[in-house]
Amino acid sequence: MPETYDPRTVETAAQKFWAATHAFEVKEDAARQKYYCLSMLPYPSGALHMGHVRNYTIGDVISRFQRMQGDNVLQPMGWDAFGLPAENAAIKRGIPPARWTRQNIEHMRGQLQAMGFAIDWSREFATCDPAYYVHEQRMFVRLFKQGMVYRKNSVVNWDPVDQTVLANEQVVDGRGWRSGAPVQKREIPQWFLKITVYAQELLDGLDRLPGWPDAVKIMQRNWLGRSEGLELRFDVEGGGSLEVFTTRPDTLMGVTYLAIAAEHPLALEAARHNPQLQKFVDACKQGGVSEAELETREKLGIDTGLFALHPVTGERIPIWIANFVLMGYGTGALMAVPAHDQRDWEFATKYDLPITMVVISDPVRDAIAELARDAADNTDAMSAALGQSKAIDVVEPSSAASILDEYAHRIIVDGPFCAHGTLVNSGAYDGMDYDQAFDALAERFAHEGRGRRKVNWRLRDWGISRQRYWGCPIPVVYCAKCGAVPVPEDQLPVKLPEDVAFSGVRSPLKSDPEWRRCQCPQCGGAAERETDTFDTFMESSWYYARYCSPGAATQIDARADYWLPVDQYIGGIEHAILHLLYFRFYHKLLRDAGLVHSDEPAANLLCQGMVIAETYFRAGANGEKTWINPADIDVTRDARGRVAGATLRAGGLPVSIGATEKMSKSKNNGVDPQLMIDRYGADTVRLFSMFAAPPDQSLEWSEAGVEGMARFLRRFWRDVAAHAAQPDHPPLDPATLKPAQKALRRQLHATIAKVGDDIGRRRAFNTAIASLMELLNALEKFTDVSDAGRALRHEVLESMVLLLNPFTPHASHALWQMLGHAETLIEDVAWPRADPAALVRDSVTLAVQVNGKLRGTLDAAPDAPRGALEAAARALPGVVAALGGKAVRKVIVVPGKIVNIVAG
RNA sequence: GCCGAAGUGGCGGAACCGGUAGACGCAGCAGACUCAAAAUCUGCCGAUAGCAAUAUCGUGGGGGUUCGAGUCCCCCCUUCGGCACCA
Repeated sequence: MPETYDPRTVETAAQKFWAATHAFEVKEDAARQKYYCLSMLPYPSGALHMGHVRNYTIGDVISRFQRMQGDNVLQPMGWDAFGLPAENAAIKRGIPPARWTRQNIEHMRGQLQAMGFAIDWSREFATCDPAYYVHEQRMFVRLFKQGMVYRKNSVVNWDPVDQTVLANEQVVDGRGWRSGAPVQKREIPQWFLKITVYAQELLDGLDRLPGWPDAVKIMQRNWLGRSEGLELRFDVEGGGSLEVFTTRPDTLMGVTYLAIAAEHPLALEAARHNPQLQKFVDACKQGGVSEAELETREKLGIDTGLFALHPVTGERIPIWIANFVLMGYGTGALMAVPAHDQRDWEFATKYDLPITMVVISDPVRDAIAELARDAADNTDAMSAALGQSKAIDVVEPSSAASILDEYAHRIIVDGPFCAHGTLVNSGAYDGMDYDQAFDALAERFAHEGRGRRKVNWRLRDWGISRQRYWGCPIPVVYCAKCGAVPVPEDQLPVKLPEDVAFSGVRSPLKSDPEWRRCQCPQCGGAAERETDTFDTFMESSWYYARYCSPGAATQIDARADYWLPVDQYIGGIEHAILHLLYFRFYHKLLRDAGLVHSDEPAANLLCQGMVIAETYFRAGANGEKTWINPADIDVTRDARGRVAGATLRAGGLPVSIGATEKMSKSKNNGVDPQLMIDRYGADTVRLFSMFAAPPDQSLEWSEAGVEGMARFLRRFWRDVAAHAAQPDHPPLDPATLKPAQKALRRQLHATIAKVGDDIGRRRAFNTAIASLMELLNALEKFTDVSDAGRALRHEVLESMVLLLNPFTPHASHALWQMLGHAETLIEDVAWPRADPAALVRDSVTLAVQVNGKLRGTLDAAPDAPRGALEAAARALPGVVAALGGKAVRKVIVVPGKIVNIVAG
């Protein structure tokens, strides 16, 4: 073994060894504890980026760690191969999506292997393989037959110039990204999967996922958006009616207008006879469909001139069309109560609609109640309730009314009161609280057949149709006689033609009459195929289960019961809602199809942060910025080490320093992992990406930081090599160690305990590595070459090789052999155990405070009595000075931590 | 706009359950080695005042709870992620 660390030879040798011995291929083994460690599968975009490196290194650290715990560890890999970028590449470079995708996969597989990930490659697949998506099509057909699938119109972004549907991402400032034309909303028929059937289970299941981050569960809970309310029918003057859903039936008497969506049938009908309304409805069709765009748009409305009748009072209520009411949510109509809803208030204020207060807060209610009890002395209570400095001097008998008037006025001027409270101005419902009013109104309307209690969800059914070529064909044919008919299972897969000319504007499926033409499976007559493809979230919703059943004739087979659920799932936080919700939903579909036997797909979830880097640019004469890659930059610093400026490495021209942002092509701040592997080796890259930040935070790439990791590995290698060259030593006898030896051994065993806890429980890889660095620093100060010293050094180095193995498997593989283990493989060696006897401390250091400020420290036996600690603390010179004769009022002693003397 | 995070030295970060703020790494400064440089090694390294011992301040801003707050509560600011057709 060489004495200096050469990552290239070490890594090539280890990778060759793993490949030759199929080291990470696993089989079901009922006798062993399984561990399924899954990282989100990559989109084959062309080359590995740092986000992949980080994601898969986290997974690999956990996988290798669990293997050293004795588990049968499955870590698979595959490719999320359908999607928009392949079409974009085809447009840009004229390469067919299939060829581009498969080339990328070849290249990226090699890069993953160069990172040394312990992946079972025998299970690999790409989601664009017909052998994969055939099962997805079969599942769709079964769901179709079960009534879980339906077709309805829904709205898409339409580019009127390119005559194509645009993804939200392709709409920039309301215009098509290529044509620049203003985007329009257009309704087209699309397929939907009834995810809302599972809404309640998806919500309840969150409570049974203790291993998922709270942030993800909260976001999913809010996304599902369960609300309990009342569905209520308003009669429309002159015939017809309008259904609304409200979560605030208690505010019913404060309704001053109704608002309906521009696509609402009533709006369309009204617009037919009124050019102004028609103009407004048409204007609402401009722009994209994303919620962010709709919600940030100026809230606009127009009076239809129609009136609804209040279901209790019969009063006439104007009906408005509003651009923020969405046809897709609820009933496409809402009752507006501007006194008690922020958005209704803003709209009413803008269009000068009445604002009627019908709910008051508890303090106002109490003030009124007090007035009733004690009419003489009420001014204080009233002014307190209203929060004003001057008491109102108009009191009884109309004092309660004047409070209400004042309060109602404040709502009109300052804004709505949105919390629950007590009803006023509501006739028979006055004095009720939210629940009482809800119950009373629900009962009344149920009796009248006008309304009913309803649970409403924000969640909408999953639209799975995409008007794109590079995706899994939806296995449906359209027959003039039989309508939409699913393709029979024995005729699947409906294969996507891969050898096609593709301009990017029109899907080859749609422009090829030959591909479309088929026979109706039901009547045998002429029919046409569906030319839409599935949302790519369909493929990524069940791949985890397919990894467990490689080559199965069915979608999933019994082998999955051994591996599922996933023990640890790892991926980006950007997937917190959509992918992870579809993933959970599809698992329930698989369960109800009898294919899996658990309720949730993954027990533990780790969401890693982004990889970010500094940006550098030069501004041209016209102000346009040319972004320069960090790899081509030298940073200059002032005497204190602060960054003073940056220059181009070639030529030395000064450049401007931009923000530190997510690595991206547009800002040219992506650091190529390949370059880093070539320069420093995979172990150093792995180590830095685990050290620089905790996994769930963003990670700033720093080449200087990478060099620091390389230095650490070189030092460690050199120390092991130097030790291996020393003469043999007798076995270590822990009982006879000298104090310095005992101290080092205690640090070793504390580090063993900490690294195991940091990796296994806390997932705090950065602090695990920091503690290993501290241990190496301590070892290098330990110059004892006695027999016991050498034996101890051996224990430290051997443990460190094992503790580092999850992070730097190539170096550990080589160093394990250097330490004399030619017979055993480090991959199968058990994780070291901390020796409790070595951890025992003779003394601990306590902080001593006076009034919460540190005035000294104190060494004491861990079990020293409180009295002794207090006495020792009061004797400290710093404490005496700080007390300065002040009377001690209280002494707080936290054993092993702190003594705080409260004086004054 | 709505939902979810994050903000600590020159920089990345540590402080796990409310108990010595700044571990570890980077950068910087000083020194050793060297003809020199690189590499390596040793020491210093939050701010202010002071020769020093030390004192005061200090975890985005403002308030609060507590013997004690980076950590808990309230309000605010900034940045980031998601918002159903990017994956």
